[in-house]
Amino acid sequence: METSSAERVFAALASPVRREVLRLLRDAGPQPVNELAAHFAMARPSFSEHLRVLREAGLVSETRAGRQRLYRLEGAALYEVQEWLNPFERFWREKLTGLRELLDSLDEDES
Amino acid sequence: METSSAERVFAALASPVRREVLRLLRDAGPQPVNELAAHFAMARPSFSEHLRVLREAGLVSETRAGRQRLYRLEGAALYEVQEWLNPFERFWREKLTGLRELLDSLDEDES
DNA sequence: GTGACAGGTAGGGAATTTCCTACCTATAGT
DNA sequence: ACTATAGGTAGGAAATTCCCTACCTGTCAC
Repeated sequence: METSSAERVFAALASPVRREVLRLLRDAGPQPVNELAAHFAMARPSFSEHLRVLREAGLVSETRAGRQRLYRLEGAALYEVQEWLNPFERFWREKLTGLRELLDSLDEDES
Repeated sequence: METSSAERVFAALASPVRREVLRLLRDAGPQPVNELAAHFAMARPSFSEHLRVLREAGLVSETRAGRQRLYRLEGAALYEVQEWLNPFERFWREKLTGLRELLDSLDEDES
């Protein structure tokens, strides 16, 4: 189903190639495979495999248009990462603002 | 070339075991290896390996205390994930309000 | 139809991951 | 010093990943 398990999403994001594909789709919008693949020095079948992983994670979707297939970024799957990350937020906030501000925020801004 | 920091972080997060370790450290605070390992049905050396991956990604740090080693969550590394994720935020916002925006744009097209 | 193009699938090999058992190191308590 | 405990390292098997070449499918143009 399209209920992309967080498991597959995190596994998909482990590859720099696949993260770069997501960035390209984010910055340049939906594109056919050819255009995406031009940025990578690997054989097309290898690239196809990366697209499959991204698709099965729900991170991208494909739309057939003639003999091209447009790939587009699907934000919902990335939102799962954001949701996983949210409960950790206070830990980098501690790091970035230091212990004193942490103690302050615990007094007034605990959420 | 040495593996970049974000690269190791994403690779570390690909394992459900390692994500669970981070959750445990987040919810129960710094703990010795024994206490963490109790939650996983695997041999200790295997678990040690997971800790090594987390350590090399900068996601946890260890403090020696007697013959125990306290592992603690390091938020700074997770912040790298948040920074990577931030530019994608508008894509899941679009998704969450997608239906309304779709209907709105259809109205504009037909007017 | 034939040919060219877009992009996928099949199968395989090298590298990596993940788990294991066996062994080593360091510290605490006696 | 001796023993038990905490936790790591060494080395290896099985599974997975990532890339390759070769081939197949579907669409467009002629």
